[in-house]
Amino acid sequence: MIIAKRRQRIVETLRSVGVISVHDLATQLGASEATIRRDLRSLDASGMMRRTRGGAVMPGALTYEPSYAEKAGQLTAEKNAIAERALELIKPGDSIALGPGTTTLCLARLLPRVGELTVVTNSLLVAEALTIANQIEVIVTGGMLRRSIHALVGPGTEQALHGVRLDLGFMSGNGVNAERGLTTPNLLVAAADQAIAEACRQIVVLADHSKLGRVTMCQTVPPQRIDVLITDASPDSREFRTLLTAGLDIRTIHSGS
Amino acid sequence: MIIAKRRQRIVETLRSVGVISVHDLATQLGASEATIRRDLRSLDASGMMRRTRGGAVMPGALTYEPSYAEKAGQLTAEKNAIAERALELIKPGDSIALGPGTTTLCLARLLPRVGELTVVTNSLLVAEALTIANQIEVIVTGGMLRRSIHALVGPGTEQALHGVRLDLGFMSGNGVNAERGLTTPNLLVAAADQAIAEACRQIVVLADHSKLGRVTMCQTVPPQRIDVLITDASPDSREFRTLLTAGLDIRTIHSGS
DNA sequence: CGCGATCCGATCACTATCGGTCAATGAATG
DNA sequence: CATTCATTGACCGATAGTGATCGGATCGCG
Repeated sequence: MIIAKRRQRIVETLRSVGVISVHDLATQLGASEATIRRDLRSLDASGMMRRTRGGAVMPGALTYEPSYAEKAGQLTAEKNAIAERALELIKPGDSIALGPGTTTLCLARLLPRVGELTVVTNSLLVAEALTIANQIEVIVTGGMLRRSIHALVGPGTEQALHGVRLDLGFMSGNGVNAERGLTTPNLLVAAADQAIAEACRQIVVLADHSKLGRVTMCQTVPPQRIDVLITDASPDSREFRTLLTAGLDIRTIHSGS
Repeated sequence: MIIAKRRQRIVETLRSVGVISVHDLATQLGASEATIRRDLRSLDASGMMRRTRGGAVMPGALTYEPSYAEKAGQLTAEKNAIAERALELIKPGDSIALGPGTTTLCLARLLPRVGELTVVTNSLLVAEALTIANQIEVIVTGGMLRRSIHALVGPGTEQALHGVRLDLGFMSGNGVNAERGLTTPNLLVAAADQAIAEACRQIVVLADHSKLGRVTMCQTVPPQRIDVLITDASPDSREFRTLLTAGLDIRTIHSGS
């Protein structure tokens, strides 16, 4: 058995079953476990699969993919604090939009406190979170499901938002900087975010410190359209001051507005 | 059993049943409870699920709302069997519609087996369940969130379905009888169901025995438009024969078509 | 409020797995 | 034919995962 062939078989097997152990592979391919380990190490390094103790997994198959969940678990305290701060901007009776993202999801979970509200969202998780809030009218835009962010994008989303007018929009993204505003790496997601932004009179951007100063491919909201930026970054940080001098209304989780 | 595989199985199990105890998992996976606890702690930390005393729950799944969860817990085996039967009607490449309901949700969980598919749905739970199926293009209709069934209804839903044409529609309801067809007690839900039915070339109704013969307020699909009815009711029952003489193509979970 | 039952986290001994090293094999090359 | 080099499998110390056990926390019940 030639080396390339064996590795190809490993990838094929992994693709079909999602996860496999070193022992099984060794038996199945008639090689020693040491060899399989070497193969797996190499394949892992080249990004063909992910190595785990005792075997390997194929990310993206039916297996559990920690990507989104991991992100959701990170900086939870900060995100909650940002959401608390955002909540102060919302009055009973408002109609608001919530974009996709873990921080907006945190905010959604706090919304029942406000009372009567109308919420428009393209995030399945936000909608699901608001299922328990009887006083909130929830409207979901249609669209194609984008798995990585559990949200709806595409022409359906934009059409659903066309002609709608809301008081406040709460959005997140992958980066905020003074020059480009809010940016996101994906075109479809960006288009959906833009549609949300257009439907809202005022726009509030929620961004933890890891996003401040970062720039990714597509602009979703230009800096001059960001009415309020809520973040947990330190007011002393360079990015913070750059944004401040750009004229943004920044609010932190620490002190008053 | 390697770690990755065990944890994957835990997540899969949890995704399909919503709640599970440490003891059950240990028995089912042949591991000690200590190991399962460690797994759950890790999965909880990464946000894959939420840990509870004695077990774990899947957030965003049916577990939150007791009323819906209760319904979902009932007749699970029967509903799964009905879903398996329905799966036989689907070919790779088909475009299908899935209405709200616990039985259609069961079907959604089986769809990854088929391969490439386009699925249109107004059920948040169906959409969420299909998040893991990479080969399936999922399109969600927009609309107002109806909490009790975790689905979207209203003008937005109808508009999104207008002009769409699909191969197969899988629908459920609160009652099926020979005279009135598929019926549901709520006007908004009925309108959404009608819109789905109109968009589909063929309609398959999934109904467990508790729904057979029942009639509720609004008709969603007239009997002559029901192409296939899949049920777990006994072919000897009165309702079954009434429907049969009405000319419906009925398939049961027990025998061949 | 007290009680028994259950569940949890921490600890510890045991085992499986891992990475590294090294010798053996075999193909390619001069 | 001798040499070189890549690959392989075996061995070994290090380490991570496992299961049993125990004290303490929590829950449900009367």
